Amino acid sequence: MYVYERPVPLATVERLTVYLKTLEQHLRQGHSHISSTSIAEENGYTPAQVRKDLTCFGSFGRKGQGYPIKELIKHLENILGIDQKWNICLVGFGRLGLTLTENMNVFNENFRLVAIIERNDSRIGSNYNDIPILDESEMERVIQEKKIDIGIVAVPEPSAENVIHKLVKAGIKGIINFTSIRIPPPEGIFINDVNIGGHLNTVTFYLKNPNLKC
Amino acid sequence: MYVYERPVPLATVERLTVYLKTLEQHLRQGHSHISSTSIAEENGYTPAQVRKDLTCFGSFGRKGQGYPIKELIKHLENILGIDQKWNICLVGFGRLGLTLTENMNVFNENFRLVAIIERNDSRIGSNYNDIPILDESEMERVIQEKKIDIGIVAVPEPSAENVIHKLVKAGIKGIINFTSIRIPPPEGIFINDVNIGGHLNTVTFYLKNPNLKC
DNA sequence: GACTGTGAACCGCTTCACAGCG
DNA sequence: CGCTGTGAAGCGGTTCACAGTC
Repeated sequence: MYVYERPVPLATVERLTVYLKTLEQHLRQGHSHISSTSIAEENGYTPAQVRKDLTCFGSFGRKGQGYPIKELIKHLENILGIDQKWNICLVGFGRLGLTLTENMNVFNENFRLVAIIERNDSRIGSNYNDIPILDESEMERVIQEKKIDIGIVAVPEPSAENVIHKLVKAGIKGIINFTSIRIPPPEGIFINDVNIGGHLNTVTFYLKNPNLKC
Repeated sequence: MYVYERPVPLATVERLTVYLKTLEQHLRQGHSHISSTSIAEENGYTPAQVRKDLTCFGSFGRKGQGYPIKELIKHLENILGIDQKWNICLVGFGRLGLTLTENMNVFNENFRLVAIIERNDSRIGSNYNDIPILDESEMERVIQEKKIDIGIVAVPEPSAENVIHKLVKAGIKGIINFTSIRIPPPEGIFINDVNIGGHLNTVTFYLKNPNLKC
């Protein structure tokens, strides 16, 4: 693992995933190189931003020509950790969790759903697409035995706090939290809050105050 | 409509939705007042942050006592625009769009899903929970006739760009975009990109580089 | 004494501008 | 000449610290 000297802004990481999409598209179109200006224009960023983001991780471009697309894709996949497999578990086997998880698997072959965890549910003990549905009491065991890195939390709101604490105690390293409950992340754990409901309120705020820019 | 003098950070608006949740919870517990410190501690913010966020919109607290919960909820609902009705359309009638839309409290009093738009689908012409399923060609008509404010984009990626441009042309004001395609928002339109796939990559990045803080 | 409201300081991300290189 | 890489400047959001008030 390469240790970056400077802290990398969260915003930079999020943009890298956007750049990757753009690169893949250009690769499909048969291009070999791309400039920071092209990447920026297609996504509404500035060229300087694109270059600064990339140079957090190395010098991938050639002066006068731009960035070699195929090479840069490889670098970004390595940086973002999508050149390796990650085991994930879904906590909360409702429609939201299932739909989200399946959709994330569609996006990438590097994520493997290896356990589903529920509570008070008749489906516990059976399988879903060969993935075992387990009771919450087995969370710690399965996370350690199957070396699960990431937990996806999609339980009803009242259970969310409890479930997140249990995941942390069970040794999970990363959490994607689809409830609107926010738990300050403990040292060494990365929690990514999605809060789908909150997005609607952000939109209505800006609709109500159209004079405010972004 | 009240015009705020200073620009309001997007981050502030997102935190307001979190504060609102906390306030509702404390109200249910029978409390009448709450301090910025309590709000902050429960969500992993700093007390100064909470106060600064709130004073963007007025002085709602009492020195020595904190904020009157019931009153502050009313204010926040007004600020966030959830004290009025908003008409919404869903574009893309797949499982993802339907699940997300239903999960965004779209079926509560403030948000009304009034149209579903699809393309090349046998369900066009029928209803879903009394909501008409229409062909894409009727998008502009229905958005104007039903005064639709917000469009939720949950179509397959290849159609996303086209659909977003059509929504803008049809006069939509706000978009929540669940695809990973990014379109620089035109003047006066607010696009909120959710990009669920990107969240996974953010998590794996930080798992791969645990030495990096946030 | 407790807690808000707020100018000032701080910090970190973004943008600028240009040197360097193919 | 074109485009990257980068120190420096700019800017905006966060934190600090304290005056003000109940």
